[in-house]
Amino acid sequence: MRLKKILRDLITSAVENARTAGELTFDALPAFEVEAPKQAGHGDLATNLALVLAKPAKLPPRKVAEILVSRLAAPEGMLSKVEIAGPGFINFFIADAFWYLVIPEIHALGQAYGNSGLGAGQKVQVEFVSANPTGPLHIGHGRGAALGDALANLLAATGHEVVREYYINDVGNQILTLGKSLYFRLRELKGEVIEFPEDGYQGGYMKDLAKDYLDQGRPAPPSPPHEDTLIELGRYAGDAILAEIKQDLNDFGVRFDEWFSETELYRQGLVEKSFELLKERGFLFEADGALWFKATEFGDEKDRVVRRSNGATTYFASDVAYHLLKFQQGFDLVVDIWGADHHGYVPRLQAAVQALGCEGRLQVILVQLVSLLRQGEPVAMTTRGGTFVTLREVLDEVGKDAARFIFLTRRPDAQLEFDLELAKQQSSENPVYYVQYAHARLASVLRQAAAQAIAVGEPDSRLFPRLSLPEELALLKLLAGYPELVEAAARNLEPHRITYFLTELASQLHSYYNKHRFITEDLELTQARLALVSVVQTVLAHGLKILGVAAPETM
RNA sequence: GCGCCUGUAGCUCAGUUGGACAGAGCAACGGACUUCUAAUCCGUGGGUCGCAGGUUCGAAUCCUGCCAGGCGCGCCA
Repeated sequence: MRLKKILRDLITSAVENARTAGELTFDALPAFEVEAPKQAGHGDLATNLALVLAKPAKLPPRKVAEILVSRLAAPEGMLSKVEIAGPGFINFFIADAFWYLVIPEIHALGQAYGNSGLGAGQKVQVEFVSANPTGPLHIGHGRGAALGDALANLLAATGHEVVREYYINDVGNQILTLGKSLYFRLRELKGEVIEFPEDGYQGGYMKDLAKDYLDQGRPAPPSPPHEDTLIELGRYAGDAILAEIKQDLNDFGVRFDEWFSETELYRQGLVEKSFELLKERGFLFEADGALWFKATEFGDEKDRVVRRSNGATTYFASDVAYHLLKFQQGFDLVVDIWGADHHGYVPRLQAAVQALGCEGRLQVILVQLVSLLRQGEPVAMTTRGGTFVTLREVLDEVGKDAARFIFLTRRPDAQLEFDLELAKQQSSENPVYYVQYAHARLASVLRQAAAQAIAVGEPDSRLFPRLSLPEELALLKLLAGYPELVEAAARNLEPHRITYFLTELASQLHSYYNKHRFITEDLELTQARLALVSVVQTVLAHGLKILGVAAPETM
């Protein structure tokens, strides 16, 4: 049910009719809103059209409102009351009978209710996590993972064709650094004391890796090592770490369609190709022996090197080529989810995207850092130094569903404080259980009904008028607004709106449950109520699925 | 110094793209389980929306300037 749209159309024709009749004169119809007022007494939906139209029409707002109301041609039985209020708002009260229509609609659509064709024909890539395979995923990656996965689910639900991608940075000297770090640990296990490599990865996971390496019966590398040996060790370490990353993500309920390796860009000659393209367009120049991209042409604060004077291409060059490839693959929209510490990088990449002629097709979402607390004390997190809390630890301590829900209860651009002890402590009172409990509770009720041989089949519209309690109407209204909420969340790339909706829906459900029985002596009343709560359960499951959180049958 | 993000109840956070008396969870206090799952419900207390101006019929939301916190400013990745 797209109530806002229906009403908006009605209002638009009312204003056009008034104009045709000469009651209102204005040039262009100004933008106006049709929204649910915060105040319950102000109706189900309200519009500010009379307010914004007052000036162009040169009439007092309330007068404009009167004209609009007189021209309104709503279908029979849809509106129970229309009133002009305050400075000139028009408040619409929807008739109960109209809300009932949502029950058979959800019943018929099932898990398709909430889906839409909003993004039909739109190909979207969501690239997220993309952590370098130099260490285990930490809690910050977890936030990006939860967001990216939920966003991809959301876009898929709204009809977009979605590809989830993980970009693996496996070019450059980090492989060598990784190799040196592993080499150090191997020698150490052999009882040697050598100097720890500069910039080496100190995390304990490197020790474990070295131990595994030897346990597999591999010989310890020679001393001193060849560079080839170090690179080989680096590859070994990188592969092993990537395998763990994949495992962690899998256990976090996150899946990817593509694991794209940076090496592939070079194998396909895409970096050179992107250079040629930029050169043709006149956005490359040479200076100080290096090759530069004219990022300043597009508002970046300085020009950027793409090929260093030593001949090596930069990380940025890879990224330009990578994004060229994305657009060549036909994506209408590419979403990159990055940690906020990379924000300074956004203008140069957007500049490159513009230079490639794809302006507006890249959207970068910056996920602010997760500052981790343990019993109120901040925990510093660096991969290199080796002090961090891993995603694995969070998974083990607070669980997948609770962790995902916590991440998805915040806007990405706000910093998040995650207190491990608190998250564990509160795990039984965590909001995620509140929503899941609502789902499980309904499952239980429906099981009871089945056990008593009460049929919860096709909803019988004749019984709906039995649903006249305020709690029942509140639920119906929430359900009716769900598809439009999903669309708004998708348009704004904000999965957290789903989280808040679910909490609200669960709240109404619990309240209803505690005040009234669903299975009663009155069979017709029972059937009407079961029809309602059954579709509540359907929508809870749909929303939880978008978030990637389980919808349990029992708890 | 410059740039990006943030500043809303004791704490953690929402706030429908500028609307009508500012919301939730946790924490505090007081109540509700012989009844479909009490991981629940009902009630009470708690906010100059960082500060100061401006735009507007109307501002937590937009603009400007301060203040505070976080992050970033390589021919690193």
